[in-house]
Amino acid sequence: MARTQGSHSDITGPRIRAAAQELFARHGFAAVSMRQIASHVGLQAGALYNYTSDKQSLLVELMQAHMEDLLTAWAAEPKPGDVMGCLEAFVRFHIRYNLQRSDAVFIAYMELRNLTPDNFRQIEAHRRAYEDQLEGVLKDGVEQGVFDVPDTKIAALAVIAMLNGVLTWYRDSGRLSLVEVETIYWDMVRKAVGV
Amino acid sequence: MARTQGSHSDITGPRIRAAAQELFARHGFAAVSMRQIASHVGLQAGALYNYTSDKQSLLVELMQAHMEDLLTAWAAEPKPGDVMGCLEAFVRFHIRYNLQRSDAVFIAYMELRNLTPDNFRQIEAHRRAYEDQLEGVLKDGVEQGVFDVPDTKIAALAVIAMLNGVLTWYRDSGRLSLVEVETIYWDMVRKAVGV
DNA sequence: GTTTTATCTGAACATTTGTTCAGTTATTCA
DNA sequence: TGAATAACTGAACAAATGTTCAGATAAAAC
Repeated sequence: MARTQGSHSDITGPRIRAAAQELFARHGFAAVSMRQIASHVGLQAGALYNYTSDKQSLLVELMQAHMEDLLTAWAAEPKPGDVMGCLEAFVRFHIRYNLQRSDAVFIAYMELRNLTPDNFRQIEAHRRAYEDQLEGVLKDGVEQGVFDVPDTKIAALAVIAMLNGVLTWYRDSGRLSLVEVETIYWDMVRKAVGV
Repeated sequence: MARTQGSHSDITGPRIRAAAQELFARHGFAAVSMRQIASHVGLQAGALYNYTSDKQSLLVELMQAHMEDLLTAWAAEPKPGDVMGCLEAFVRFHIRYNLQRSDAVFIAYMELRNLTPDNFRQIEAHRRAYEDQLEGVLKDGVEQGVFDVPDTKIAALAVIAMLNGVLTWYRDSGRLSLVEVETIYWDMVRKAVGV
């Protein structure tokens, strides 16, 4: 048999990407087979090739979509007029946004080595663009005398690394709410870069 | 032919582990084959099984050795009498030690998902023991009124995550020396947890 | 109601995988 | 010198891999 019921093209594609994202995040790109992905969607492996040219493309598309969504979401985030408020907005946005798509974040950080050089450069450029957003806030703050860091680039990387750490331990069922976690990290970031 | 010259058992073992560590760190455990490891040492794949029972054991032994070395090295580190000095010692030690074995650190953080449950628990216990070392310093500091953090456990995780970020960008040939990097991070950590 | 098309199956392909093991050689021990 | 052993080769194994494609079937178009 073939098509079991209705037209599936517009729903099968997203389901494949969702299954791939979950499996890549859990087991790693190299450890997941096309047959496993297909099985999660209820397909045979061959059917995947109606939606992707090969396995690597599946990974690249997930990473690209994630990075672009991240940049778009931050651009759409309302920003206070003062740098201190901007930094707080970034911290809370980053924690909240990344926790809600931890699978995509894990992949974007762990599977860079499975990309071809071209694809790597593209994803890396996106990441740098995001880091530049934070560094811009820090630079403004330093100029205004609100922040004090010896190196805004390193400070930006340090802050992002610290915030990403939340992903390794946060659970929805844990003792702290999302907002409480945000506030704890915001306190530490504010003090770390403050005058 | 077989043995080409001299007795190799005591030198081949370490060379295999070194090759495995480098390849696992660069391409990921699942993406590296036993034949690649053997080829890096100048052996056939079958010869590896004189030194390891299987591929997973090779990974576990690397991770265990790394975590135990880390705990031993920190235990041997001289510690000042005051908590502030202790925290500084931890920050500088962590950056320096981890940068000097970035391959082992990468593996210990990225390949946890390739471990069997038993092995995972063992490595995780080691990691927690290391985190507890830092949390102990923070707790003492809070009691003495030298530090101010709402949650010592989260603060410890945040500090370690921030320090680990160095691994993703530091290069020996970069514009900053190791000591300069240590100092920049120590400044941020000190302010982040300070009163 | 017939033809066309989108969607999927199922089998096949050449490679590669981890692992085993009988045999081979260089070294060590008696 | 001869026997024993440590260290390795090279071939083999079944299983799994990414990918292709002819054919089957349901839905859509006419």
